[in-house]
Order: sequence, then structure tokens, then C-alpha cells
Amino acid sequence: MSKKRNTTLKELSKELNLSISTVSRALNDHPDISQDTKDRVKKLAKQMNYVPNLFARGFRSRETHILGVIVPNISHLFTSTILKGVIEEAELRGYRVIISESNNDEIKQVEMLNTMTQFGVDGILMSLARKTTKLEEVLKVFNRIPLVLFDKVSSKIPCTQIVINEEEAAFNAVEHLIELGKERIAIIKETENSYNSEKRYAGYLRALNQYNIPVRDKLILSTEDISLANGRRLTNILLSMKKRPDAIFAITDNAAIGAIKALHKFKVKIPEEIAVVGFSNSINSTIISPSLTTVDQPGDKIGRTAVRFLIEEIEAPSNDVMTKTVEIKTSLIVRDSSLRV
Amino acid sequence: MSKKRNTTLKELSKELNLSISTVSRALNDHPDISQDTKDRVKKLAKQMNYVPNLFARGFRSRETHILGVIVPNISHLFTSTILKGVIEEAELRGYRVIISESNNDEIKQVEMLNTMTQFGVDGILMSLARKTTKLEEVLKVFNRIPLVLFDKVSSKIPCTQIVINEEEAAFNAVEHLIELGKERIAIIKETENSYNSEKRYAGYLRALNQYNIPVRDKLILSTEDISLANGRRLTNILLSMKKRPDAIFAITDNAAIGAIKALHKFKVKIPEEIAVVGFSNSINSTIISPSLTTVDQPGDKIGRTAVRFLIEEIEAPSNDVMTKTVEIKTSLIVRDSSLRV
DNA sequence: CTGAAAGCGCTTACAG
DNA sequence: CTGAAAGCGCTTACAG
Repeated sequence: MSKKRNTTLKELSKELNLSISTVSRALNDHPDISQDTKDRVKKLAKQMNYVPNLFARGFRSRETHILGVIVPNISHLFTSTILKGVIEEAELRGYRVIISESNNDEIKQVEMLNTMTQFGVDGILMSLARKTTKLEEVLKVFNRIPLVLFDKVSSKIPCTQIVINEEEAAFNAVEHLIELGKERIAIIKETENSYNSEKRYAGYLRALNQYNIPVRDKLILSTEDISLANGRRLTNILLSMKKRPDAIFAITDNAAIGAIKALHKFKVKIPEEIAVVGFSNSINSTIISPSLTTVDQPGDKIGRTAVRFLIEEIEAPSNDVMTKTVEIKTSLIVRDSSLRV
Repeated sequence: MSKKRNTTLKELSKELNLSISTVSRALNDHPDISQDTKDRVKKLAKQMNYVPNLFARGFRSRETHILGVIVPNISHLFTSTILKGVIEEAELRGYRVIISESNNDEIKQVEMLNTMTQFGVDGILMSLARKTTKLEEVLKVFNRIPLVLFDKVSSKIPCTQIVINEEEAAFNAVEHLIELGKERIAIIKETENSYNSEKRYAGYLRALNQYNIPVRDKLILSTEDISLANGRRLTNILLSMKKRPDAIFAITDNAAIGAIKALHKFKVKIPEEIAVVGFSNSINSTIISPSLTTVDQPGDKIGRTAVRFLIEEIEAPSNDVMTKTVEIKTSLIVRDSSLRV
């Protein structure tokens, strides 16, 4: 058995003794065409299993109706949840999605940007690779084609950016700990000042200040790679202090879970002695015991919003660049790791 | 600022006073073209930021170098790990990937298959939606374009299928429990006889038979939706029996974690009183306490293998259909939930 | 070594 | 109501 070639307009037209133009118009319900012709054409099209070659159509109109998406790592739950939203919203609006990973490698990221433009995508959705420093290349692409950043963004690129209310979310999380009566609140954040880490740290500081709680340098810990292992390691450091913290705010769930594991090991009571709050509402946060208080980030909504703005820009009659920054609201989910006791 | 149109061969040729053909050949390092011309052309191309329109190229050669991927749900870790492998392997071989979700909806799945073919993808990679019954539509697509199934497959479609060694993996898991001295081994499986559930159940039965352990119907529990909640629910049933099981083999990690939660609740000692084994090696399996013994499925490898076979089929000179079934080896990861005590 | 021309499958302004 | 023709950007067999 060999693969059949797709039926073309030409074949239909030959069969029907009509011109290609007429067949095309009939299929597209052009008002000029008689109902009778339309019926005949459509019937044969169905019979011959005709499917339009969207490629040819798109090629002609210089629109591919494909969106390019570049993310650091597709297999993070938060990322794949965003992608789910992206795919669904895009399909709803008649677009398809090409997905690619940068693996947090800046070189790869630029490569991907370039192949995507070459490919003729109508626009690009991107979450920046960690430590993206050379923005010229990104800007160059941005000059040719609509671009929307989400999650990992940079204020240095004058395009629409979709983020969560990082600062406020962190503020709320820390405020929650304060209301619990905690005052020696440690934070585990990133060394590298990523957009996200910076904002969350700012929220932490604002909460302490607002409640007149002194900021203690010793309780501010940073790590290159904000992982479970590092959360555990840094928590061990916190536990070795003469005066231990009474709460830990980790800027990711993974680090928070590492913290809980370390606390378990040293039989520290959670939340009585030390409360823990994470960030992401990953599945793990409900599996770990005690269950983890965390910030829920609506990935689906982020994805949908990003698509909406990108398509708006693509389809805008003017090619003016819009540079909105859209903040998606998050919510604090209180669980056992910070329950009032 | 408005978006610039991409530079075309025509523009380059005008600028250089050469024909479009010569410019095209120079850029593609055709041996007929003089080095001098090549240099001039390439220099200007770089200068004018020329990027070939892959769309036009692909359109002409009837190859898009795009692979379509359809999965039930992108945000399952196992799925996104497979996708990671798919994307990486595809890019390595000069292909791009369009991803789409069926949401386990058969109608949606057919829709996706059709738009993908319309789109002119060179081949399709698919993991079937649950309860896919009407295969005619899938077969129809399969007649036009190479198709490779992975993970959720069906022997009723005569195409290459990439699976894990489901039966053997389950056998090994149950054998491991038997070697621990367990003999009342319960299984939590799916009601719906999916390919995966069926094979794992077969492995369970084979292990019991091989070790002369009676198969007790009461210990064989099924559920429509093999979730954490249902794992918990079914475990409660097991615990209410006069003679409790001494081990539980759940065919997914989620169900196994549900089981552990239920056992915790009733203060059953794991693994002394009841050991638990899951399937998937999800992140959760290391977060839960006790950590879960489970089967590691190399998603990355499944993805890469699927791409390899699909591209092989696409690029094969003959259009013969190949119908290999490829089994990827898994490994049992023993953790605390079934440790010898 | 270089160019003119055809063609991939479609849409659409222009004619009739 | 229908058709002939141009064109989207590229590659390549054919000519010179």
C-alpha cells in the first residue's frame, strides 16, 4: 500500500469540467457561484476526500496561522500547564502551535527564534532562558515579527509581557506568615536575579517593612539552582543557627519541599516550630506531608492570555507595537504547613 | 515601528544584478556557481538579513518537515517527558513539531488528525485517546500519511507502535513483591481494558501463576478513572476485608499514592504489613513518604524512538508500510514502600 | 558559469 | 455566473 497524494483543486476541476477558480470559489461559498455548482463541487470534493492544502493557502497570503512557542523546559508541570492553555486558545482561534525548547541555553534560544521566523510563524510566544543577557538577537527577531513574552520576561524587550503578580503574591504569602505570629521569616531565593526571584524577594521585603519586622541578612539565603536538594541544603544551614527562623518562605515549591524534608530529618515540628510556604502549587505540594501552603499560579490562564495578546497583535491592522504588561492574579492556598495551631 | 517583510531572493537578485536562479544556487552552494559569485551573494544576504522562506521551499517539494503530535493530555509529566524526547530528536533531524491535545475525546482526535493532514505535516505521532473505538477515521488518515503510535496504542491499526514492556514490567514488579514474601497481592487496575492496563494485569497474573500463588478475585479491583482518589477509595475497600492483602500493586503511581494515603490513615505499616508498588516513576513517588517503589518508564527514549521510526518511514524510498512493534525496556526502582525489612 | 521558465496549490482582481 | 491569469518564494531541469 502506498500513500495517496492529496486531491487538488485541479483534479476536481478536471473531473467537473470547471475552472480551478470556480471550484475554489464554490468550496469557499463565494456568493457569485450558483447553488447548483456549489452542490456539485462539494459533493465531488467529499467523495474524492478533498482537503485544502493549508500550506499553499498560507504561503500565498503570507500567513501561516502558526504560532511559535519557545520555553526553557517543556516537562515542568507549570510550563506544560501554560502550554495546554496556549494550545487550546490557539486552536480556538484557528491557529496551530509549534513548540520548541531552549533548555535554558541562550545560543539555542536564538537558533530557535531564527528557525521559527524562517518557518514563517505568524508570531512568537517565549519564556526566556535563564541568564539571557544578549538581547540584540531577540530584538532583531522582534523587529520582524510579533513577540509576546510570558513568565520569564525582561523589561528590556519592549513587547507585551504576561506575568503573574509576583510581588503581590510573595507579599501575601509573607503577610500570611506574619499573621500567624511568625517574625523570624527566612527566604530561600535565587542568586541570579531573575525577574521572578527579584519580584518575590521585593514582596518579602515589603511585607516585613510594612509590619515593622527587621530584615535579617542571615535569614536571606540564595542559591544558583532553586531545586529540592538546595532547599534542603539551605534549610540545614538555617537549622544550624543559634537563633533558628520560625518560618521559611521558599520561592519555589521544590525548594519548599526540600525544606520540609530537612525539617523532618531534624524532627522540627511544622508549622508549630517552623512554618513553610512555597510557590507554584505543584502536584507535589499536596503529596508531601504536611501538605504545603503555596501560591497557585493559573498556568492555563497565562497561556490563554499570552495567545490572546499575540493574535491581537498579529491581526491588528496597524503594525504598531504594543507593550502592555499584563499581570495575572494568583491566590494563596493555605495548607497544613502553615496552619494556625 | 512596523514589522519588516523578510528579504526575498528576488530582492537580492535585483541588488546584485543576477538572476534569482543564480542567487538561489549560490546560497545553496551549488557546484556550478563560481566562488566569487557565491561570496558576493552570501555577503549581501547576510547584510540584508536574508532568511529563506522554508514554507515556500517546503511547499514546492511537498515536504514541510513538520511532524504532527497528538496526545491526550500534554500536562502529564510522562507525556511531557515523551514530548521532550520527540522535540529534541526531531530538531536533531531537521524536523519541527506541531503539538495538539485530544483531551481523550475521540471526536477531537479525528479533528486533529484531519487538520494536521491538511496542514501538510509529513507524518503523525499519536497516543490514542482513551476509549478510541472508531478506528476507520484513523485508518483513513493512515492511508494518506505515515503514522506511528506510542504509549496508548492499538493492535487494530497496522502501523509502527512504540510501547514499553508493560507485561514484563508488571511481572517484575509483582515478582519483587513475591520475593519479599508477600502472597496476598492485590492489584488496582482500570475497568476499561486499555492496552496498558490489560498488559499490566496479564503480567500480574503470570507472576502469580509462575510462583503458584492462587489468584483471588477479591484482590483484583478495577476503576474507571485510575486516580489518586480512586486508589484511596479502593484501598479502603481492601482494608475492610476480613483477610487483608499484604501488598498492593497499583498500575499507576497516582493510584499507589492514594493507596499509601489510605494506609496511613489506618496506621497500617508500610511495607511490613502492606507493601505498595506503583507504575511510572513520577516525581510524586519520591515525595510521598514512604517513598514509592515503582516502574521507571523512559519517556525521553520513547519519544526519540517514535520520531526515529516515523522519519524513517517518511524518508523511505518505498512507501511500504512497516508495522513493527517496538518495546522499550523499563526498570523497577525499589524504594521504601517495598523494602525488605 | 548563468538565465529563463515552469511548477508546487491556492486565491483573487480583472474580464467577460 | 464563470474563466484566464498573475502571483506568493522558492528550486531545478533545460538551454545556452
